[in-house]
Amino acid sequence: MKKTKMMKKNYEFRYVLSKGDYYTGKYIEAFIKKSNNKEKINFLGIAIGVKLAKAVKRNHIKRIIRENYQFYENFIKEGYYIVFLWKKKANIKDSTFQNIKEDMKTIFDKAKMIEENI
RNA sequence: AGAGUAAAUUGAAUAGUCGCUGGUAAAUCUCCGAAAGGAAUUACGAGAGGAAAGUCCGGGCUUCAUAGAGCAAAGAUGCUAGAUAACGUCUAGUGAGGGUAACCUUAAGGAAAGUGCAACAGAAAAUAACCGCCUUUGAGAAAUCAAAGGUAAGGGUGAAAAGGCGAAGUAAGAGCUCACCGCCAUUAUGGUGACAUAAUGGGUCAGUGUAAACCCCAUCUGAAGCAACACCUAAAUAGAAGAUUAAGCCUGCUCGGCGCCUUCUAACUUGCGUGGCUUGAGAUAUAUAGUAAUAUAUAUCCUAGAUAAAUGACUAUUUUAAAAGACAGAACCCGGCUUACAGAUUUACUCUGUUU
RNA sequence: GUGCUUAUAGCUCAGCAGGAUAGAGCAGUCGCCUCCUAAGCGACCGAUGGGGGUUCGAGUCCCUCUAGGCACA
Repeated sequence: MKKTKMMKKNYEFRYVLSKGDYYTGKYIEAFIKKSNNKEKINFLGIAIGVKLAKAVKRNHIKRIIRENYQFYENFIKEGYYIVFLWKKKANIKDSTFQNIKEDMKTIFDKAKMIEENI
């Protein structure tokens, strides 16, 4: 992921979750905020609630989301903070690659993140 | 064929594409950072479990304490012999209990060193008292009452009642006596031992249960933990020394003090990074010793090391009734214990039924 | 990761050194009182986290599992 940096700090997450715009899909939801930096880089954060599943399952979902994001990375606009969350009401067992791929497509469509050139 | 007991194994495989983590090598001197340091490119080969879990025991390792040893306190363990670095673990046995059996369970020292407790019920919960039974004497017309003595059978409650059952015996009774069973002691034999078997003797067989109640005896234990600990960088703090005045405060001025600047030292905290970190009571195979746990020897092998935390995604094929669907994810490392677990396989053995 | 600690009615707590029908307050239900409600009075309802063991007997003692809580950067 050459164009993207991972977010790690708590204050970064709080900034995006409070100021960002909210989009939702069937299984995942996203907060997106345009950044002030002029760098052509996106900041990605993924968070999954502690009570939903144990650490291994959570990491698995994180990996799947990151992998899907990698697929869309070249098609979306640059200079944004993006945070993905797992919906609390969704069943953990539905966390397959295909489901999340479709969800992410709908979210990026709603947010009009996909560049029109491609 | 059915039901069951014990022990052991397994916990999908192969190929391709794209990624993740760290390792080795090469090259570039490119990027990030205040610095320590980190990142990026290419190639090669590596990358979760039988329980990695619970954190219930034991050890290594590190720091602190300690001249050395002992006692006390506190805690743990508790049949015997062996194994082990050690253990509360394991192996083989003994006793007790359970099961038709294969087999299973067992914190199993001491109650006569002492203290406590045993609710309710019951005469009484450990000293043997009370009621009762019997004999004699006295009173009375009699029923009965009183006194003295002999007894422990009975007193039906309780989880538990002073060895059990029967006979003989007696005024009434009693291990008072006898047979059998149990109990205790001594001796002999077998066994390394726990213990077993046999014989002899004992009626002072007169001391119930509880120690996962206090306790006694024997054995063991210094304390804390990798968020330990060691090092590096920066900032702030304290102390010492130097330099003295460019700004500021106590105060209007002087002196003085604080502070500011530089250097050194110290311990703690915050943040960053590195080490600790994986070659070890190591794994596999074979042989020897031993019933076994295990030990010894030889050969071969090197097999995760993360830190917002790596094992994934997709495609194809194979095995399969069906294709990953059980429990579950390393965090310093080992030896155990305990608990969870879909499906599949192997070996040995027991009982029941049917047929020959 | 490491070290501790707790679990008793719907809620907050008692329960001594094993011997109870497990107690109190609030809450709930019914009744009395009142013109009605509140307050008050009376009655009722309802619990030892799960599983083993020791013991005649376990809420209490021991083991084990489960679920919470706390501390340490």
